[in-house]
Amino acid sequence: MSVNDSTPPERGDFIREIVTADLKSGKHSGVVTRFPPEPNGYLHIGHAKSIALNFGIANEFGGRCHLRFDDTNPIKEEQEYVDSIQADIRWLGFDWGEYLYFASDYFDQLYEWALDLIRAGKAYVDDLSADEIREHRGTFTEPGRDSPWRDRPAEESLDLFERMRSGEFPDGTRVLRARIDMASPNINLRDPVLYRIAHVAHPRTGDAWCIYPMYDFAHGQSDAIEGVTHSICTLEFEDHRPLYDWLIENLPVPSRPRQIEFARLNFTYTVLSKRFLLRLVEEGHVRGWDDPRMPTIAGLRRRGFPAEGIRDLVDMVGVGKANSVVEVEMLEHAVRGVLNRTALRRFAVLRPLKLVIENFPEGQTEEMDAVNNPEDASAGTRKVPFTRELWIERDDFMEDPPKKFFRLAPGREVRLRYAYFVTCTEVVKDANGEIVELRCTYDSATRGGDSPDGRKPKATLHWISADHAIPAEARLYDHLFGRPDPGADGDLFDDLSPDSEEVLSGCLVEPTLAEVPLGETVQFERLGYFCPDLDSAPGALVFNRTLTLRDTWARVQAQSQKSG
RNA sequence: UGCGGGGUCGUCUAAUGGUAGGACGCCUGACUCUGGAUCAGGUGAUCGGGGUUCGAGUCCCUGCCCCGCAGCCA
Repeated sequence: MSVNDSTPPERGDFIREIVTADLKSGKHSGVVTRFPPEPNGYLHIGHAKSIALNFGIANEFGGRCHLRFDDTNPIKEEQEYVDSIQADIRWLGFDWGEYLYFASDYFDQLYEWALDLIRAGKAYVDDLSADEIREHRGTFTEPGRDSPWRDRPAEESLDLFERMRSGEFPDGTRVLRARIDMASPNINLRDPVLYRIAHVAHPRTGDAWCIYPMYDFAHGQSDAIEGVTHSICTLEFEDHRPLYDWLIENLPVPSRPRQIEFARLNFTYTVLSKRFLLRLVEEGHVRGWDDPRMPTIAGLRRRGFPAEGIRDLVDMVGVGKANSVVEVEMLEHAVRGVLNRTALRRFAVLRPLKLVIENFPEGQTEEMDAVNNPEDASAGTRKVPFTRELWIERDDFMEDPPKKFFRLAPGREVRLRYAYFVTCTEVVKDANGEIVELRCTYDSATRGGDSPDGRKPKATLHWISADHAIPAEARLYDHLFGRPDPGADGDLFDDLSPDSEEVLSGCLVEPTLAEVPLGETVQFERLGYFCPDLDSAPGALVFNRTLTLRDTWARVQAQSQKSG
């Protein structure tokens, strides 16, 4: 495991307490966990919690964590997902080493065990249709009824099951069911289906099988085969635990794993549902599984979120059994924490406004020293060219500023970061009254950004030399949904935010920004964190906004708008 | 309605019968060549009702609310 080689915690969440107790009591001499994704979609931030938990626990206790694909339903599963899942886990910083498995690796063994169950009178082939089985299952308040085929001789079931396997029957005509208790208050124990017929090629086993085990018949046995000690899953499987245990007890499995359930991770302004995410992709609401607005690991990566921030978030929210919705701000806080420490600072102007320094010599270029990362001296400095004509941010000027606006305004002096103090002397407008240019003067005594007389402007602005600016596109991202609880009173699609992506062309960035490698996130000073997008190319730069900086001014504005 | 879970600041979480703590958010202030970062302070919670106990978020009884389960999905 590559992340955090640490010692077992004194006291952790309830799962780590169980593991600690099992080790102390001698029930287990080592820890084996597993992360068991179904390859029917991309991994999302919710999976990150399970991944960090399983790999984290194995790591802390000196055990191992298997990656096992739960590929028992070829109708929904694809190789593309097998590949993306592995890439995403690695990117998150975890490593399963040699322990890569597939539930389909165990199809032969599972089939043998099914035969054992039939011989022991604990399973039978049922000829009922899916509808009939549903009818016989009963309801929450009424017990189920036995299938007429429940008591057929084991030899007959054996024969039928073998013929199911050999492809003799069409899909849906027969199933193998466990014989447990049709009157059980736990519906999962009312003779659950163990095998179904599906004449579908499997991504790994091809045409070898036309019957496939259900989740319940595959999962626990796979755990047992691999020697998994603690099988950690989410709350909705709590009802399945009695069945999990029943199968372990009634089959000659080589070990006895224990299932432990925890509450999955959810966020405000977010939906983590594979089938919904699939629809977003298929219906073209987003740019793909890795759209920067998607809560998928691939999306967060493309958005510029560092893996470390995601791991930090998981540590922050903890592990429990109470359903919870974490405010997405906590994720953003974790990400900003990492980025603030690591991201290089750069200048970029998203909405340019021309600024001309009338008393600065034409044709002259000065090289200004700019700090790459004030949080990390080892990141060094760089030179940024300064000339008579500059671009500044439109938002940094107001002709008629309100009281709390500290930036540039007519007659006001501000600092151009790492350069000079400038004072606005004139506002140039076009025929429509639109501001097209600012005329300024500069104080040559303030070179580098400090005044010998101790003057302190209230604002410091970023800027780009017009002679050196490089054009770029910026894609500004915001929450995919316009409300914290999408779908709470209606269709999820109605809550999709029209402002989740804003594309800005005509942005101008400093020369060094032409060379940011894919996968690196930098800070555009005073604006936010940005990273080059997949679509970026030399001469056609595209940057994704990862997150804005915390913006006190925006808050002040919002407040005055509300009160005023 | 049967079964299985769960209810602690706005949100997430800790306290394992002994001062209800932390994180995020929010609000103040300090500092600042990013209205960033950082630092300091503040706001703010045990679902209700009974009981046991010197002492209850924790144990007991009772009520209420929330989530999951009736796929040949996982």
